[in-house]
Amino acid sequence: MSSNQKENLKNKIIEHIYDAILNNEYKQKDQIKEAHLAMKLEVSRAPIREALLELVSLGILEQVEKRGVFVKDITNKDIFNTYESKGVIEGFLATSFADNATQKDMDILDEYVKQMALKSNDEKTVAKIGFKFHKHYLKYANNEILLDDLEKLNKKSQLLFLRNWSKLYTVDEIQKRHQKISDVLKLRVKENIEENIREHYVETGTKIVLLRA
Amino acid sequence: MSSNQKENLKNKIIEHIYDAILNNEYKQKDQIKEAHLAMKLEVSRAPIREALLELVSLGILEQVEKRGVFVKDITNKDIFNTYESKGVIEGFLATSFADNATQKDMDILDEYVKQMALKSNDEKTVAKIGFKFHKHYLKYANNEILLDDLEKLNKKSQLLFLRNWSKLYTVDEIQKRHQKISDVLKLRVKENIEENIREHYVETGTKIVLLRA
DNA sequence: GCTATACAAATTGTCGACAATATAAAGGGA
DNA sequence: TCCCTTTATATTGTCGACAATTTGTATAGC
Repeated sequence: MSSNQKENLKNKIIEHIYDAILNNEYKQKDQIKEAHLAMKLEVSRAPIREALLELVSLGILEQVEKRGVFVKDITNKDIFNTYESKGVIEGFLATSFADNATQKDMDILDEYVKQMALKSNDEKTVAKIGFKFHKHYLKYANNEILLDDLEKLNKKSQLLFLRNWSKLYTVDEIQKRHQKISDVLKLRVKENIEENIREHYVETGTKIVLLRA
Repeated sequence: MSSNQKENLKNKIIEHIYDAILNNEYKQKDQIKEAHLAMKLEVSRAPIREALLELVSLGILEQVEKRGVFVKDITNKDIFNTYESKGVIEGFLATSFADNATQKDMDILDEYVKQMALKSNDEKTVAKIGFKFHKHYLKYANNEILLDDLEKLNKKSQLLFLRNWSKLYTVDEIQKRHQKISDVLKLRVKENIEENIREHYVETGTKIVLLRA
């Protein structure tokens, strides 16, 4: 994993903050103080500031002018909106699959769905397969802007997802959910594809919100 | 206009670069050199770097690690994708109007359409009314993430739009295009609203691409 | 004349320090 | 005791300088 980390401080710092949030070292609404972090990581404040700005633009942190950068307070609405957004963007991008997919593409998707059901899988493995699955039906997507937005949403939703992940779905449910997408992709009806993927994500967003209650 | 500019250097610098690109002082693929700009604006490189990073995240500039920041080379595909993205996101957000709009909301939209047709209007006035029109049917949109993405796309497309603007549509065409949206909004059928707004933007994107050829 | 290597110049990346501003603490009057 | 003002402290914003890296130029070898 550490191999593809780019050899500059900013990216290392971004990774550090990202992990720290995941590990609850920073809580919501906590201020991330530049000087403190700089001392801890033994770097100057310059690369810290750049890392913070990038995470602000990702929507993970929040900047208040002249006051500081804070860990974003994630509301239920945020969570729902994040998944709704993923559904809208990925739903649209996935329609390109209908025009371009080969039989082999279809087979690969089913193969992934099968792999998800293996009893020997642990959670992380299933997550990885799921990631590949989604990525595969986006292979013909031709809009880098939306692909980029989707990438940002993925990073963001990971922070939400990885916490509640194990409680969300059973292996069986996961498989069914993805089989459904695979099936609708095979029919190559764009409207249905888009609707289905939106539902797929809205369902997850709703469920995470309920889990928090 | 200069009143609501926030009183920090970063935002002023962002405005400056934005304008400079609009006025063709920077051409595509030009490198923006920090030291040079710092000298010209009589500030240090620190706020320059922050401004550049923000414009990179907006997709207006492009960063190459250890080499510099460049004015993004805008291809026809970029233009089309930008407008396609606007259509997808705004199209979805607009569907909330179907659920919540009052009769007065509908009237306001029609009023804007009427105003667009006034012979006394110059280009900028029509553009402003158009902006208000779109904003009004987004008033019930409830997804800040997508609204934020849309905002970024607007900033980006302005750079494309303002150049070719006068050649794009006649006043009559503009009015008809927006009347069509207003009409479909009145029917409150979400699928039609979404489809219509997507077409609205794809049409413009396609047209700008053709104008460049 | 062409390519490869070594050197010089320019540019970004990082640093530590100072300035401006906002938050917290202390003091003083009612 | 409470509220307002003043002072002190902490934090972000900005600066100029140095380090690391890349790009451009000149030179040597063939």
